[in-house]
Amino acid sequence: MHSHPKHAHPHESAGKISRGEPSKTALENSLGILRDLGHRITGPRKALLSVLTSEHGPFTAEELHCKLSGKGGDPVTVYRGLAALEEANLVRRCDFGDGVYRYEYNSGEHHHHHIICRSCSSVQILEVCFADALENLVRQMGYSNVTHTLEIFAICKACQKTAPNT
Amino acid sequence: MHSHPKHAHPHESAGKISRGEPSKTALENSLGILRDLGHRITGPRKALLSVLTSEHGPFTAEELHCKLSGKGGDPVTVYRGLAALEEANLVRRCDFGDGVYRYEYNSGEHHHHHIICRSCSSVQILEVCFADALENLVRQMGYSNVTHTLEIFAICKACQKTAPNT
DNA sequence: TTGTATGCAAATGTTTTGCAGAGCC
DNA sequence: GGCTCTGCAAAACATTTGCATACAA
Repeated sequence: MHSHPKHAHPHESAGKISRGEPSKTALENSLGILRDLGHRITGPRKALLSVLTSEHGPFTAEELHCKLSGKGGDPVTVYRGLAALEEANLVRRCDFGDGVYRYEYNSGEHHHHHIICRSCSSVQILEVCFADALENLVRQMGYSNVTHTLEIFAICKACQKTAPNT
Repeated sequence: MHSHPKHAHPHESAGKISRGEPSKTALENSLGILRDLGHRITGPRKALLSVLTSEHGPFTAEELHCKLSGKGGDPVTVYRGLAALEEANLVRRCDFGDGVYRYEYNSGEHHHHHIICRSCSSVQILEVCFADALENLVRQMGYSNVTHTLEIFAICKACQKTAPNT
């Protein structure tokens, strides 16, 4: 991996964002937002957003490329599409510390975290977040624009039965 | 970056570890632990641990290699030394989401987190951790061996003056 | 028609691995 | 002396970039 100038610090400027008329689908709203930002709506991007809005992930770039086989074109196109989506705040990039980035659709409503099974790598969403108090503390220390990343690693129930002492 | 089989999930089996007689220095104790695990005490490793125990980092492999110029040998040796230290739980690897891993000495006593300035990349240690409650919740959900990573990103005081709207 | 997105190829940069020789215990 | 660690070279791998072409607006 190299320098990631635009990605150096997760969650930057993330937050609640309006997704337009609630009668529209997440896909339609997202395409609208992308268009309003001056981006073009192409086949590969529509396919990419379609997967991201229907399945919640998070997915690696490679996984996304596989899911799009044919429709999504080149892996490079997936990377560039994801970069555009992240810049538009439609996608959030997460880092499970294994050297591969993962991407998930940013509904703009709930700030959540992940419970990742160390054994089977399954991911469960955790809606609760206790870190807000921590952010407030950091603000009191004089910092601004405070955000955070929090990932939880554990052994899930199923894997405990399979390999109890992992 | 590639697959990191031994590193896929941070903080695994981390925890309070005894560092031997308190009269000895962190360096001496660490070398003892390493020796007891069947590792050999070599110049490069002594130099590496010496830096890690005296300055608290976290440092990238490249930074460590620079600090050791001459003494530390090849960058590969630094990587291998760090891997041994991490396996021995003497070093903790952290991931700031910028594509480079950082390493810091694990005193074994305090579990802490980092406040990373998005602008100048300075790192401040934050001793408080609110995530213990979160870990308990996750345990109640049926998970075992629960650990977590938490990194805080913000703009530090100094940088707020320089570029107020970053 | 004009500028953005795509696709291929190639580069980048971090981390890992293979192997012969050096060094610790 | 046996087994580990080192050093060099080379590989592995995710991600980024350059450039000519295709395509949305």
